[in-house]
Amino acid sequence: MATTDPVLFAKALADETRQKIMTLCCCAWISVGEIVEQLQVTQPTVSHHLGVLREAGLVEAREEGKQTFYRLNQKKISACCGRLMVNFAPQDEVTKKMIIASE
Amino acid sequence: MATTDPVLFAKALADETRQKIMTLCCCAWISVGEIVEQLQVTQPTVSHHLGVLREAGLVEAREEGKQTFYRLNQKKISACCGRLMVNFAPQDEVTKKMIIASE
DNA sequence: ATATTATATAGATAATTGTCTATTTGTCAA
DNA sequence: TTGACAAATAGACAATTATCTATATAATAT
Repeated sequence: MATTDPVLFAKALADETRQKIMTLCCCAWISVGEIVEQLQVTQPTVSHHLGVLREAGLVEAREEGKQTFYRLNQKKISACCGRLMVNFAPQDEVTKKMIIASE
Repeated sequence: MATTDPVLFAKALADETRQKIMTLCCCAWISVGEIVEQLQVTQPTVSHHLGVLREAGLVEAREEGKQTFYRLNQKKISACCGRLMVNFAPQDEVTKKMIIASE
């Protein structure tokens, strides 16, 4: 799993609306319209945030007719978090165990 | 280990200069002056970034005479990354093993 | 064909933020 | 006490970004 650049990854996560969207599409495919329904922002704003998440490789998109469904790329997120731990918490016990777990 | 709010954590990481500073103070105490020497930014800029990292609880500070030394809080970073994994990659195998490792 | 629906894109605007210079605060040495 | 040094703070400015409205694009239904 190629990890996203750590700065790009952090930037993608650095917004409350975006993290809400991530929660909504964490474990299931969800359409843009369904995301809009659950948040207090307009459809173009949701599309913008999905674009940011897509650029960072954190979501996958699937088109179906008029709709586009998005789903969080959990493997990528796990890999990026792992890299942050290796970079910035290398001596931490949890990090060491995570490294072993991911080998 | 109380984790920082995930959005605040991501914002703290969402800057290249800040990640460079984090690398410099990852495994050792380092003074503000030493950080300035190694980066292409002014001393107030470094102080500003250290303030952001301090607000997020990602660095510890120790004053010694005229100087202030900073060190990355690896446990906190590991805990915040772990929380991101639980939030956004709950079904990933590495996440599951990390949860077990941190219990 | 035309209307309707879903999403993306363009462009504007306001808020946030990264950086700088100037200054203040605090510590140590002469 | 005065001067030098280290770091923090204040304030200005420019770049980035989050949001909106308006519009374009694409698919489906009538």
